[in-house]
Formats: sequence, structure tokens, C-alpha cells
Amino acid sequence: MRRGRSVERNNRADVVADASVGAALGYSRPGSYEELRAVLSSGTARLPKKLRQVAIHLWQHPTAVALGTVTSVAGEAGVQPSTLVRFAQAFGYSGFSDLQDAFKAHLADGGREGRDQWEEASGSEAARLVDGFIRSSTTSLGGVRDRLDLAQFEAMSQTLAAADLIYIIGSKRAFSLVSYVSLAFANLGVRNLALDNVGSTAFELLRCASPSDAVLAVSFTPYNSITPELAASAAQRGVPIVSMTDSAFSPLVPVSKAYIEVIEESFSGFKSLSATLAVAMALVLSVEQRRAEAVSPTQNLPSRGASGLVRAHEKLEGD
Amino acid sequence: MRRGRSVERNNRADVVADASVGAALGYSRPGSYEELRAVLSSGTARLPKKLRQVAIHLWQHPTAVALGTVTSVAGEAGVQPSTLVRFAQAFGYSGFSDLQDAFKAHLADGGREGRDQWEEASGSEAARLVDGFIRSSTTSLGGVRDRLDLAQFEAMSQTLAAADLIYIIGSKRAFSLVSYVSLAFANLGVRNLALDNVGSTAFELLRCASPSDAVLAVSFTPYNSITPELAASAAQRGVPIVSMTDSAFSPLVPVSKAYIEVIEESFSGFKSLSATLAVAMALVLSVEQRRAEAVSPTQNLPSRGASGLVRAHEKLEGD
DNA sequence: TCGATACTGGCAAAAAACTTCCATTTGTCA
DNA sequence: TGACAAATGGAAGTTTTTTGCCAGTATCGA
Repeated sequence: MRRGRSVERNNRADVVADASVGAALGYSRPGSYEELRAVLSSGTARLPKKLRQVAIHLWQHPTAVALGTVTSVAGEAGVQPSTLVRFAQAFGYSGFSDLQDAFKAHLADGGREGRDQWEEASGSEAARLVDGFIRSSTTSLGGVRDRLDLAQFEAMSQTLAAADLIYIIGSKRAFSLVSYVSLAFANLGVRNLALDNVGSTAFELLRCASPSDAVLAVSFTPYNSITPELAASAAQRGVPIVSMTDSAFSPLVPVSKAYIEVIEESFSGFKSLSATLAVAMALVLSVEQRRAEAVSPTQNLPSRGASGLVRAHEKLEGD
Repeated sequence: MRRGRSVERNNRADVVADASVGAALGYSRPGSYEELRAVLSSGTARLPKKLRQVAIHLWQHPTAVALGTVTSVAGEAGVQPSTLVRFAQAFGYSGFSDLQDAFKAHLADGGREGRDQWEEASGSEAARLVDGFIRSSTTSLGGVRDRLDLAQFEAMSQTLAAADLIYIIGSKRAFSLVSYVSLAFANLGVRNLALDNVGSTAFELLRCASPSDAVLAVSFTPYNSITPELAASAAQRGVPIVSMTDSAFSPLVPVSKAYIEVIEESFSGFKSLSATLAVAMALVLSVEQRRAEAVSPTQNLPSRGASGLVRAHEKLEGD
């Protein structure tokens, strides 16, 4: 923030005229937030990678931009402060503060966008559906906080952290989770193999698992997939199994070293997956942290999950 | 502004404990905006003239306080900056910035209360992780209600309902969603084909799509998968595209007949998927309802989404 | 493969903001 | 009315934030 108030902005006509950067992109300083948004959505295509990243972040988190500092915003967007300044200048602003003023002004009046559209359309079937799913997800998420067995969670994390190779199994609905978890693990450098059973090779692949590996199994009522069978056969050969399921009656439970139970709400016959996803992601991170600590026990901050923050800005993004 | 973000506020217990000034007035640092407001309204009477003036100004112009600087706020309130700082300290804050954070936090979530009441994760690292993911998911779900463009949603639903065969594409993180949506469609009897690109056959398969079909594409920043290419090639041959993405900069947008934008929060570098899932499921159901109505327009209850409830008790369950 | 251009990251100087301190004024009680 | 205490204004000092600059790296075209 360079000026007291955002109202009396100095005349920048001269700056725009000779600002090589601004001229290069051909943008003249958008006065209002709406103008900026319009410019952003139109001309972003041919922006360099990082600047593009900035544009997207600005688009997605206007409030954070208005309230934060260059440093904080840059951090959130995964770029350097200087990049933010360059970005602002490329669009004809004198600097970040100048651009920020636009966001502040926007936040000062109206601020929130389509709040009212929802009210008036709340009668529509579409709104009812979306609302229903949001609600059931939210409820599930709320419930899991109270019910989650942290001791089991730790045990699972420990087992997986000690594993040489992590096999991940789950079918149907659980498969969405499996693919997500597998991707997350991979992005953190944790070796894993999601058994998708393409070509019906799951049994054969799992037969290669040894007691130094581990299996993460996911299955929900009515447990009628091959997942329990796979888990059982692996367990028989001494491979440690940990599982996520939705009741203590799951066939996974007897064969598991540790398991957690996550109960999901359902709306209109469709169970949410949010709570399970949240717990699963926490598990993934927990495993990764354990491994990082095992490598350099002293180096990591104990409480802040250093490894979780240090590696990269966004560890799981992109399509 | 002294700290990057206003959310994780450093523990000020020590400051409050020995803050002689704060103790003088007997106020202990109000954590939230609402608390502060309560204190303000109660204790204003016996405040010195200028401080009283400050209290009133804070009460009347919370937005200006959140967005401005000490100097600007002081100017507007007709007092010196130092007076503002003294005021803040009198109420137990460490300084103006600290007090301002309360206003910022209030402005950030549109006046919603809470978030602090979640009582910072009870000790263990595991709890902190789970809590973090739950929180980011919940926030995402809350945000989508405000931002979702229902008109686009309807358009998407309509396009998909009219399609002969629905192709579903998405990679990496989006693939979890794709597999889930595909399964849900299938369980409802809606013909669909999820292009998982096993064997790199996605392009070939999609080449068979005709204008009477439709493509549901899902892609997130930084849009670096083959999804946009697939969508573009299909669009070129006249196949209608609808998409779910996370910003208007997505390469999917220009090729789509309709699209919805869902912005997810992230925790520790991992974006939630909850909001997108919720919207996707709503879309699935919406499509199915349209089809059911098209088959027997009169038979179905119009508002209750009969088809959504009649078919089976649990449509998407089991592993 | 090489060269040129453009983009990015990090640092250090500059600017701005926040806070503290102290002299002065105002208010209150004896 | 005088003395004391409290409150205020202003300026100096300190911290944070912002910006300009330069070197390293990636990208594009030849």
C-alpha cells in the first residue's frame, strides 16, 4: 500500500504511454475490478507460464489478494513477489499496490458475487440437487471429526510408511479414491501401485507383494467386489494390510493390521465421498511426513509438517 | 499488516498477560470481530473522548478499517495514528495490525462467524492433518454455493441429457472425478464412456463421437494434460462439449457449449475435490431426471426428482 | 545444436507503514 | 487556583512491505 486511500490515484497516462512492459502486452490500466476481470479472461491465453498462474490465482482468490500483502499473495500463488509486481505492471498498473486497490475497491462494495442469484433460484431443481449434495458432504465431513479413531490412523500411517511398495486396491466407488490416493502418493515420491484390475491382473500383481510391502484396501458396503478377496489373499502371505471402510463388519477388518471407519451421508441415494477423501489425503501426508522424518530425523520441524510445505507449491494439481 | 495471512494468528496469550495497558482497561483481546463488537458496544461509554471517537468510527466503518492503513483510518476518524495504536492496545491487541486482522478475518468470510472455534487441532499431528483437510473441503463446499452459475449448470445438464452417448474425459486429479461420474451415470442407466486412455486409445475412441453425442470434460490448473486437446479435437468435429473446470482461463472454456467453474481450497498444497464432486453428482442426477421426464413427461412428479428416488435404494454403493 | 530472446527467481535498496516515545495539552480533584 | 493524572499530538525509530535490478534458466527460432 503506497497511498493512503485508493481514491486519488495519480495520473498514470504518462506511465502507460512509455511503459515498455505495459505497451508490450498492449494493456491499459483497467480501472475497476470488473474491467480487470474482463481483460484477464480475454487475454490470458498468451501469457507466460508464471504470469498465467498469477492471473488464475487472482481470479480464484480475489479476497485474499485484497486483504493480503505481496508476499502472502505471491506465496499462495506460488511465485515470487517480483513476478506479481511485473504482472501488475504488465497490465498497466504502477505496481502491486495499485492493482490491489482495484481488489480492495471491489471488496469494499458488493464484494460477494452471485449470492442473490442463489436465493432467487433456490426453487429450481438444480439448486435443490446441488444444495443436497453440498449438505450431505458437509455433514459427512463434520461427522468424521468426532468419530475418527486417531490411534488406528497412526497405526495405518506407520505401517504404510514402513512399506517398501504400497499396493492400493479398491473397486467401483472406492476406485475414485484409489486413483486419487495413488496420484497423491506418487506426487510426493512415495512408491505405490494402484491395482485397477485392467486386464484382470490384480491377483497376479498382488502375488508379488512381500511382507515388507503393504496394502491399502478400500471397500464400502455391501463389500461385493473383489477387494476383500484380494486383501485376504495378500494377508495370507503375510503382507500387512491397512484399510479404509465404512463399518466394523467389513470383511477387510479381520485381515487388517489397522483400519479406519468413515461413515458418509447420502443424498438421494448417492453417498458422499468427501469425508473419506479428506481422511485419505491426511493419511497420505502423514505417511510422507513419517518418511521424511525417517530420512532426516532432526532436520524437520516437528509440528509444522515441513515436508508437507517445503517440496512444492502445489503438489496435487492439474487436471 | 505484519503477518502474511490473518488466519493463523500467533498466540498472544503472553502479550495479553503482561500488557499493562490492556490490563488497565481490563479488556482481554477479543478473538473475533463479533466479540470485539460486543466489547465495543458495552464499554464505549466510559472511554476518553478521542478513544470513544475511534470506537464509533470502527463500529461504523469496519470495511474501511480492514482495507485501509493506520494512517488512512486515523485520518478518517480524525485522530492520530498513535491514538489508534493505543486504542488497539487498550483492548488487548498488540497493535493496530493485530486489531486489523480481526476486521480482515471478518471481511474475508463475508461476515460468517467461527473458524476459530474449531479449537486448533488437539495436539497430534494426525489430528492437525485431518482437521486441515476437513476444513478445506468444508470451505470449498461453502464457496461453491455462492459462486456456482446455475444457468450454465442447466445448460450442461440439458446438453448431456440430449446426448446419445456421453464421453467423459479428465486426467490426473480429474480422473478420480471422471471414474466416479462414469460409475454414477452407469448405475442410473445413462450410457457413457469414460476415456481413461489406457492403451492411449482416447483420441481414437473419441474420433467416433458424433454431434449427437456429447463430451463432459474436466480439467484443472495448470491444464497440462491431454484433456484440452481431446476436447478441442472433438469440438472441431461438432461434438458438443460441456466442462467442469476451475477458472475462466481454462482451455476448455473456448471450446465448450457450457461450463461451470468450481474453485477448491487447498490445504498443505493439496486441493480438495469435495465441491467439484458435489456439483458433479448434482449434474449426474439432473441429467438422469431430464431423461426420465423426457420418456414419460407427465408421469413423474416434477419437483421431487422421482426418478432419482424410485429406482433403487442405494444407487451408488459398494466398494 | 547454437544463439538470441524472454522469463523467472532472489536480493538489496527504497518506500511505506507501524509503533514507541516524549512533550504538551486537557481534565480533575483538592 | 494549583497540582496531579490522564490523554493527546507529533515526530523519531523500527519493522515490514514493495520495487528495481541482475544473473541464471528456459524457450523459441534458425
